[in-house]
Amino acid sequence: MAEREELADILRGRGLRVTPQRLAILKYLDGNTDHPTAEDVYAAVKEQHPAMSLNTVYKTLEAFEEADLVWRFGAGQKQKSHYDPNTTPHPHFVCDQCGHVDDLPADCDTVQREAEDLLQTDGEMLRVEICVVGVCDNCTDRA
Amino acid sequence: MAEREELADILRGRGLRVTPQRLAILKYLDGNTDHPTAEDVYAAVKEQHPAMSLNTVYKTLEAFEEADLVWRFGAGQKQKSHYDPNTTPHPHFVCDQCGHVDDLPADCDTVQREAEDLLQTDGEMLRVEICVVGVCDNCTDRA
DNA sequence: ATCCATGCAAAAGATTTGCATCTTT
DNA sequence: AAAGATGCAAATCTTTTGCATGGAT
Repeated sequence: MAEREELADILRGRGLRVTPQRLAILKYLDGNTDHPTAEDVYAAVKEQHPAMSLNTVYKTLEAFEEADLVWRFGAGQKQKSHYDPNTTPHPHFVCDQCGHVDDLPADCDTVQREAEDLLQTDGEMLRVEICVVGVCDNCTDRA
Repeated sequence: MAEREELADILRGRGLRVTPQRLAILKYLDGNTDHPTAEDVYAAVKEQHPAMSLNTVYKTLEAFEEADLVWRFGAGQKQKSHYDPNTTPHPHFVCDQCGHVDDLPADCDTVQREAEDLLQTDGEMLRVEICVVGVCDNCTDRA
């Protein structure tokens, strides 16, 4: 759990201005493994910052994404974006029914390397998103 | 390129009713490697079937998806769904700038197996979506 | 003082839903 | 005849844009 001043330094280090809103969003995201949507972030952060607007959350997450502080990804075929402060390559498990996202403790190096090899002729690689779609235990039990 | 009667048989075989609209959409999708969006399908099919509605395209694609005739996936962070009649596990390359989707001739077996192993405790696996995000040659040249 | 972030409202884009009417089976 | 598909319109949901104000550098 980073201190307020540490969080501010993270922002400064990426060339981002420091504002209370950004600090609050970064604090919520720091170490978070819930893969929240923009709406999730909004709901969580609004408790401390009632004046926060959803739009600011979107703008801030966009800035964070460009600064590589978070990764944005679409989970399954659902049309919501999720945000992940863990920018180390790792696969996700997405439940097809409830949309819940989990990290998978898998080794991505093989795929990562394979993809790099393949792309020598196909363009420049930015990242590999691996999304294992299935049905989570909760939803299996409920069926 | 399958004949009209073959296409009808494919539909019947999956328990789907045969209609001119479904035949047209299936025909367009058959062997298609363009990863079209619903809008793309609509535009293409409308030439022969001017009365076709976008809604029917959505409904039909949904039915096809449930019948495992196509896979639906979100490309990158764009909020559009793409449809792929190739339901054999294979990775996609998505251009971060223009959104263009290509198939990658990669071997997915390793990831596939890895994912299966991992999920023994985490739920039931349906499919693995591998999406290599990057910048395609076109967009690289343009920069 | 300048540049950028914020908040509000409206807009845009993709997909879904409700419903009446036709088609398949 | 019954069940399901189609087309149209309206609704929904997520995300983006425009613009005036306020805050950070």
